[in-house]
Amino acid sequence: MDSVWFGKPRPGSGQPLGLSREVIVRKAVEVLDEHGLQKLSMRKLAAELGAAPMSLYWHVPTKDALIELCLDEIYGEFDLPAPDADWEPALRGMMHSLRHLALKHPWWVRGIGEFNSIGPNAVAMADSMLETMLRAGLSIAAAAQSVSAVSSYVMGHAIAEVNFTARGGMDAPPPDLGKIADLYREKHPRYVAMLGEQEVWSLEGQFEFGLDCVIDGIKARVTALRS
Amino acid sequence: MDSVWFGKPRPGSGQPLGLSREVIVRKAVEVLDEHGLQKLSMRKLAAELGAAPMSLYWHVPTKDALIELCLDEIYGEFDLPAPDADWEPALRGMMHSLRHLALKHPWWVRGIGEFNSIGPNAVAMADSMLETMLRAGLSIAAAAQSVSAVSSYVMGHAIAEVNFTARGGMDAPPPDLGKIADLYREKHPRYVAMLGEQEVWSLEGQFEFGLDCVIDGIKARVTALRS
DNA sequence: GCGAGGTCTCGTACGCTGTAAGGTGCTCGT
DNA sequence: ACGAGCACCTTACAGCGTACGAGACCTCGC
Repeated sequence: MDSVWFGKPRPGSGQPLGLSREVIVRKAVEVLDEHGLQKLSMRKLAAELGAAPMSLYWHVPTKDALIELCLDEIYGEFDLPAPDADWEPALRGMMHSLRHLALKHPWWVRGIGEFNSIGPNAVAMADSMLETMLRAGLSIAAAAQSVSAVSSYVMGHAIAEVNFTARGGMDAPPPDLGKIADLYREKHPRYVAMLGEQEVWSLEGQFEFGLDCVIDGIKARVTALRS
Repeated sequence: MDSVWFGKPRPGSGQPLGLSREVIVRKAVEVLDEHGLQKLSMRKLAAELGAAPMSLYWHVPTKDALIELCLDEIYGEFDLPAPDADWEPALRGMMHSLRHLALKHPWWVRGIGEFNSIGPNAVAMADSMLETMLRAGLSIAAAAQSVSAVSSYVMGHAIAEVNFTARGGMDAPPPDLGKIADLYREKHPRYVAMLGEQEVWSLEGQFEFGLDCVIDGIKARVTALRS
């Protein structure tokens, strides 16, 4: 059957499709947001783009490279602070932005641990954080350590959050919360008691508590190192 | 050829091998330590055990379940603190132990983000941390938040460390450090300047700096909440 | 006009993966 | 002696990343 093909060229013929590195990355991020890292496959991605699987490999050398591009794409959503803001609100804002990215793109936090983060957007973010702490009066080394400290905390917490909500949040069904409690009640009563506390389940509050702790510690060092 | 088979029963016949959940998990951890999460396959694991691939499925329902067992196995290596230790040194010790586990088993930190951590050993660890902070005089909720704060930091930092050393550490070869510097020198001079600082590359020192920050913050809250 | 070369897309194929379904023989209780 | 159940195996399937090479198309130099 040699029927007419409307709109874009027919997949299956060698016609020029609208593929490009950016288009592929964008669609990949879309798929990742919806289905997660494990379920992304070159074949399905190609299908979503109306292309044959191997067509992607002209624009992207390998799947891992594509994922690195996707990771950096998310770094690009990071909110840079106003260049004249005070260091503390600027730092807080950046950390909230970081957490926001993580919760919006759960696959992103998990992926960061397995791939390089030296793409342009990742570096721009790191540079911006660094600059903020330099403006606070720290040396380069002290600024780098401070940035590492806060962002390590934020990423660690984000991973825990993402993992938690991925399993159903506070109304976790599969191995019901009650069953866990029963399992460990006698051996680890404090743990079980914690599961019953309301405040514990406020991820927002928990995040803020830890962030305050780290920033307090840094603040003390900023004033000490600056004098 | 029907030659003799020495020692253990020949794989390929239905003879009873020494398989068991524990044996499989132990070997899996061995493989994971050596080759990482991505390279672990049921087939290779079975081969290492001298068994057919599908034999493992008698003892373990699925690969993901096996990985969860492996993760909890590592939690089992965690050093519990002496039950009468002061809270601060106890907490510090536990955090060092946690970091030690992460550096020893890089696949572990990465895996934690994708799987449940409610195995017996993981819960024992959490319970022990919780108990330490309760002994410091905190409420259950405050203790839980404190534990979440420090361990989030430690895990976040551990991921960064593992990722960093996996790429060759400070003598990173593939996209040479110099090339990265050249690439970003004009756009992000502060970032490049940081790469040249010696102190920045001391992971140990960096870890300790951040840990001090978080614990300082917690200490302030402990004394405030206790009074 | 016409061939050369570059750019993009595709078909085929290989070796790998997790695991569902269904055997096979051993060991034991009766 | 014989069925039950346990431990292990074979076979098979659907899916994966991607190496390789074959076109189709566009843009040049001539």
